[in-house]
Amino acid sequence: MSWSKDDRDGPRGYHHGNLKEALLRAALELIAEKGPAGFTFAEAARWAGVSPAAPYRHFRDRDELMANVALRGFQQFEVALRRAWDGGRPDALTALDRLGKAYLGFARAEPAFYSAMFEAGIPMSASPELRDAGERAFTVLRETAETLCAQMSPKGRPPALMVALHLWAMAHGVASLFGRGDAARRSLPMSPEELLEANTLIYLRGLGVPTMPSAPQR
Amino acid sequence: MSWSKDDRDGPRGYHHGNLKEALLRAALELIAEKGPAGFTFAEAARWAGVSPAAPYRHFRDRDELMANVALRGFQQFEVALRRAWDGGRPDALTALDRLGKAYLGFARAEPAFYSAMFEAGIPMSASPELRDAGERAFTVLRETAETLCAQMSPKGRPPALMVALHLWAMAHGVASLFGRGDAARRSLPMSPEELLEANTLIYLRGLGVPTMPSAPQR
DNA sequence: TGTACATCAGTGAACGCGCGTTCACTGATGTAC
DNA sequence: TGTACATCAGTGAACGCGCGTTCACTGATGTAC
Repeated sequence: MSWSKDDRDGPRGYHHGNLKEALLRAALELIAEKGPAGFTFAEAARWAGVSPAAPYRHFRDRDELMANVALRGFQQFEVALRRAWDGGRPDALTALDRLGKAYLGFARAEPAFYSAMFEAGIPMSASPELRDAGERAFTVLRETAETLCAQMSPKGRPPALMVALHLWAMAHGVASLFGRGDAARRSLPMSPEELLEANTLIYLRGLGVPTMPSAPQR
Repeated sequence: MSWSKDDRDGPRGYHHGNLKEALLRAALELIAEKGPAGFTFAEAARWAGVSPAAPYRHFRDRDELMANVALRGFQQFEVALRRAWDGGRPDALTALDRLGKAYLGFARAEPAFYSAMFEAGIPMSASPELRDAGERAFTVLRETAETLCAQMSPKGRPPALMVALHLWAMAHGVASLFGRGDAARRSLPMSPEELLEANTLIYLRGLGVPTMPSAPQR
């Protein structure tokens, strides 16, 4: 991770120096442009300024490249979610709102990562690293759910795992139906962020989590 | 719609007789097998037992075929949802549960339709018929939401449109993360149906819709 | 410090393949009279 | 009822293209001594 030279200064000399990274970046670029299907091994090589045979030094095939993109995606996703959640500070509700916005923000800002992670049909079993990275990202949601559940009265408290899955499904549902940058995005009378926030709040109220942290309103 | 001969008895004679339908069915088959990207115009022709030039008599290109698949999908989707909802009989909650199961059932039984409708990147603006069919399917959710909202106390009643979008996002989220038949499906400690049912019930409780129709439990 | 050598990363030419698309054509169907 | 003709749906051969993959190769890098 200590590349003294700028990754960007192209293939100087015979050896590229950082072709693997360049190919991953090329894939991201191409996926973002034309969807997860619209990118080829040869095109990635061309984009990186390298012969079509060169990628085989780093990836067995297209799928392995794709799985690597997904892996990176989950790693960045985890960082983004964890930063947004920030240990639930200053309170769980505020942090949860940030988390939701971070989720949608990631899907919108990194459509290539998002589709490689969730839509390209790459099985999580493709590699242990991939599975692990996926688990780690989900762990943020799980911790969130645990914090929320801890605020509920012990009787009738639902399993935190289920709550985490619900949060995930709601966020993914909104992101994938309305939060994408591509042409297939549905139009909405409100922003995806507002829609998800409302959905989450109503859900929390249903759980019995207090949703009015400061001003007593009733 | 009155084909006296069986659609299945292949291309007899020079004229196929029902090539358009056969191509749509071929597309469905191939999409279900290899994902929305993994099907080609030529392959559909081959599957239908016809020369590679024949499809051009019926579809301008691959995208037009795909949009047609999505159109059929929305039409069948609407029928399935409407039948499940059944006017909210015998009560809204029972009907809503049926609706959720029908949603997941459709996504699982018709992965090809589902991905053409929601994941193939076909813009709803591709044709007025497509947009219309999509609207009609969503209308079922909207009517459902209106029925539910009517059961709430008038003060603080949320817009039915928003509730409909929430129901959609939850169902789509669960379906697309956990309810698919392909290799990328995530494993779960419960069935997608149970997960969605719980999610919906908690959400309704948050809305203030009474979720205990028969036995008084409090 | 210099030299020999092993290893590695990328070359470039070549291949077979299937795709999308076109074209002039032809067999079948329907209709006017 | 029969005939001529227009229309339609599918043919099959051809094309150029880009892809995935292989191969013997070569230039660069690192290391042993």
